Amino acid sequence: MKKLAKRQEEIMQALWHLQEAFIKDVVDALPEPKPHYNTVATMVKGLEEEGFIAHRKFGNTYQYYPLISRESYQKEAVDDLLSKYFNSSSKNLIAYFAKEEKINEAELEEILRMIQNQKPKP
Amino acid sequence: MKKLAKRQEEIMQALWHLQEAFIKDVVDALPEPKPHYNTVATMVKGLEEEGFIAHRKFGNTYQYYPLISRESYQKEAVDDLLSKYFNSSSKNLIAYFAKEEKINEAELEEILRMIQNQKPKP
DNA sequence: GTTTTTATCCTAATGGATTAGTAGTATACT
DNA sequence: AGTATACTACTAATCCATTAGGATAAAAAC
Repeated sequence: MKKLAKRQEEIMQALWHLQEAFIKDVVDALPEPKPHYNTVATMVKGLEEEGFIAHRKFGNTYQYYPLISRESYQKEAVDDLLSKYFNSSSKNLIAYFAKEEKINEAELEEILRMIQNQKPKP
Repeated sequence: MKKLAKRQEEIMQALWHLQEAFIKDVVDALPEPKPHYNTVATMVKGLEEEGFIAHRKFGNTYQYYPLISRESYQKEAVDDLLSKYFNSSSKNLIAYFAKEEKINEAELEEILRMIQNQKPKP
């Protein structure tokens, strides 16, 4: 999957959140300073050409919706980070969290319990 | 800290790995297809202007070295990912690993033990 | 000491993302 | 109907990263 450019990703985030939206809604969802309506329209059309989104016609206006899920793009982003900075090892990243104290014992135990609960499904 | 562009990051990765390097070494360290020597020289100079690296003079040639550490940039990258896709919560990311089975019980327990060992330091 | 090699410096060309203007068309309003 | 409004289509301008050429100078090779 092609990597999204910065502004493109911003627009996709808006669309993932809104699920479906007219250009106007996307503009509203973007942070200040909001780009021009036509700027967004151009980028949205580009995203459609690249296969990230599609549209439905409502009268004379288009409603856009994502074709690729936030989750699948999220996966790309995680894999990219892991490969660049953690030797492609999720364990290394978690160890980093531990070292930086971004996670504590209680939280880890909680997740451990989560794994143990989802395991028995034969 | 300003975010590195794609090629810039590639060059920084090479420099972090080499610790210090002449342009030639950087070119060698880059994956095929290697960019032109002068291309790399231009980018390296740009990185220097932006404060990411500096150089020492060796006779008539420059040896470059990183000013910002891999670790500090790594931190930015992690924070960026967390804020975009995990609601700025490291716990959410770890839970994602668990769900995607990118981490298992044994590994988590190992890290848990790591935390427990580093804790007692009064 | 002349030629060849290896550097840097400066600068222009390319390419892609982003921005936004103008034009055209359909609907809404009065 | 006639004017205002809201949207898409098309396209030009800008910005920034990237690429690499040509000029020049120092050092190495012969």
